[in-house]
Amino acid sequence: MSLQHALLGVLEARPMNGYELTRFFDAAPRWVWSAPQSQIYPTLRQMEQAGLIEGQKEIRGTRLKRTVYSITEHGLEELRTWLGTGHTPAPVRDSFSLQALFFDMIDADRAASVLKAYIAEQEQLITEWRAHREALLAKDTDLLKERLKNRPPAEHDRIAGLKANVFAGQVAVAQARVDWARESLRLLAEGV
Amino acid sequence: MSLQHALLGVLEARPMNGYELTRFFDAAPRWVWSAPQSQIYPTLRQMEQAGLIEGQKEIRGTRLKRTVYSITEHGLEELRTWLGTGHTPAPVRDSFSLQALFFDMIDADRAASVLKAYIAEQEQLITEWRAHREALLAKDTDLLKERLKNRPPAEHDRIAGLKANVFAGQVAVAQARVDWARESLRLLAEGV
DNA sequence: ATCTTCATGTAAGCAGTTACATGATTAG
DNA sequence: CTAATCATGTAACTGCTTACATGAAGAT
Repeated sequence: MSLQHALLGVLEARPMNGYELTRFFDAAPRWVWSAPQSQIYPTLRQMEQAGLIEGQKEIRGTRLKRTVYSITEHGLEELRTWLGTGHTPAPVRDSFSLQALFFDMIDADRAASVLKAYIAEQEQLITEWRAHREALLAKDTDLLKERLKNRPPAEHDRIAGLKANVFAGQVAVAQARVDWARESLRLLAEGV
Repeated sequence: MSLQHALLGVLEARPMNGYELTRFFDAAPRWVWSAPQSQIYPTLRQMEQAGLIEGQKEIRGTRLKRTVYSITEHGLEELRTWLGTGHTPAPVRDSFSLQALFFDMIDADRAASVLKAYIAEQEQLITEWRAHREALLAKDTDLLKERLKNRPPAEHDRIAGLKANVFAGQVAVAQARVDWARESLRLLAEGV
């Protein structure tokens, strides 16, 4: 269900076609939700059928060039309802922690190299999210600029602050993971 | 793929039947991986076909009573290989952060109530994981006791320490989420 | 000319969810 | 005698992954 709400949230900023949305959800500087191209196009058609979004077909000559989707009143309503509802938590399914749970079964140095790769990966995420947070605070992202056009200027700081705060949270969680992984490296080393 | 490795990791401690495994993966005091009953039985049969585990059928009279699965040499090998390998990180897909990203679209008090529910939920997890960590440190969980029977006593402290540490990590991450959520509540309130 | 970017699609398959179904054994 | 626990199964469906496929437009 969440991909639909993610798409609604993005389209609330401005209308986009499938290609733009694909780049956004597939992008290397990671967001909070990702989705492959093959999932986005069918989902957009589903959402149009459900009346959540509306597709504007652009024709060039005789051929379809692209379909630009915009959020409908119904879509906005659905998004706001979803945002205001507490949802049942996703079941715990943490494949890295699962791996770490059985590190006692392998050599300490092999476990250490897995942990180091994990640290590198989390630090990469931290870098990307931190940059995104800064950009949001400076109101310097494409999407936020578009979004603020439909909002009273008095609220701009608050909106940017709230969104930046989400990425501060992502950074904090990833940092907790890195700290834990470093502590684990120490534990593994002393046990040898 | 991870469910199979989770099952292998559990069965390495001692042989179990589908029902026991179901209770373990479905259990309220949450672990690091969960799975419903309907997924466990077919997966066990798949794994037996692949030679990762071996089912011992217990017959009572003419009827099948239960099938107790134990890990095979091949299963142990597969588990160790998986444990020693760095796996490509799962795509970022955080439905709560997605929700929080658009809190500016709804009333601050509705957003606050969603955050409060999130805090309660994370604190519940913290309680469960903290208890599990303590139990592991005290070598006082059913599974750990079984597992240690096949390990040299000199390593018992180290093994328990490593496993407990994983749950310390879960707690730390959940705590980071709670701290972030509390900070967000403050941000929402001051913006009004 | 050829390579990249723009733009959209399909199809097979796996993992996980929800729900239904059956029957034996054990405890109160 | 009845309810809870033990024990195993299936079937439909949704969400996501991997991979293949096509073609126009713009850049070098």
